[in-house]
Amino acid sequence: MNEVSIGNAARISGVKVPTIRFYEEIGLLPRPARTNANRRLFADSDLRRLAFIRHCRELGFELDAIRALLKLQDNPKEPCEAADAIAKERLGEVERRLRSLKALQKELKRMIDGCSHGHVSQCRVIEVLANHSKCMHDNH
Amino acid sequence: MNEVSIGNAARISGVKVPTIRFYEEIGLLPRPARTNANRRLFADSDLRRLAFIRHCRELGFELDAIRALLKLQDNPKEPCEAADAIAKERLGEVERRLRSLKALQKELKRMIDGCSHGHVSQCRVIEVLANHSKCMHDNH
DNA sequence: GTTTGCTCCTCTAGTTATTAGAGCATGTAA
DNA sequence: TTACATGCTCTAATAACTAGAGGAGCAAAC
Repeated sequence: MNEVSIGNAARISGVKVPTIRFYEEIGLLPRPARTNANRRLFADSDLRRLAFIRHCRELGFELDAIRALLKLQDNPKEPCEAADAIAKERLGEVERRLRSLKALQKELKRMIDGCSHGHVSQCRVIEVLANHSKCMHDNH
Repeated sequence: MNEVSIGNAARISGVKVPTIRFYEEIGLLPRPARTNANRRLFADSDLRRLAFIRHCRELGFELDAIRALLKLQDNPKEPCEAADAIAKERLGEVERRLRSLKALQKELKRMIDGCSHGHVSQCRVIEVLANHSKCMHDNH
């Protein structure tokens, strides 16, 4: 079980050094062993856990959701409905964001097209944003 | 110019009461008039400004970008290239986010489809998150 | 053998955009 | 007049880090 320093753990896992310490502090990562000189030594299991966390973060999971997933991972006899539910919730959120970002993209494009490159008084960028009734997407 | 209380301003603009006070504090909103009893009175122009800010926030603009837009709005003799540039920058950001959210949506769907609703030990949701090699999108 | 430079340690404070709460004053309706 | 809502200021919390101060340890070059 080759143990590595925090810098190497960071390089291997892709999680930055201060972030690793932060994860330890908030209990997402178990407190690692230390050298005589009080330096952290990370085992393979820690590196896997870090990779898991990083991957989850990339997918937009919040730390609380990740904490829940890790708890499930730590006792694998549990039924997986909870993990499924967390992923589904994520998916719902992602799809909501996708919808509003698409509306936004449309509006920004329209704004940029509409801008006659004159002065602000005729510039639709501000007009559209200031005047709610000119807004194209209807979810608000 | 009918003036309204902060609560009504919140109801009309859709910006929450503490948030309105916060915007005032950071100088995004001018200090409003006060009653004898030291209560804020918001004029129509304030309400429009709040709607503008809220709308910008919904569109994903950061407060600094909004501050820049408001500054342009406040002196409309300026050319609108700056506002145009801000909108274009935003559009780029939005399109980047759209791309990564779409990839994410795909992966989450795959994870959820793969979940056999058994125990955590066979749950693909966790498995996929733990095992990088099973990850479909290749941007990391 | 010591100096250079990198990595590590802890601790505190900063970031963004709010939100929450304490403790008190004021306005409105029954 | 007695509730109860709404307002005020101030401080502190939230998420998820990031940055910096001030100091110690380690490896290699000179």
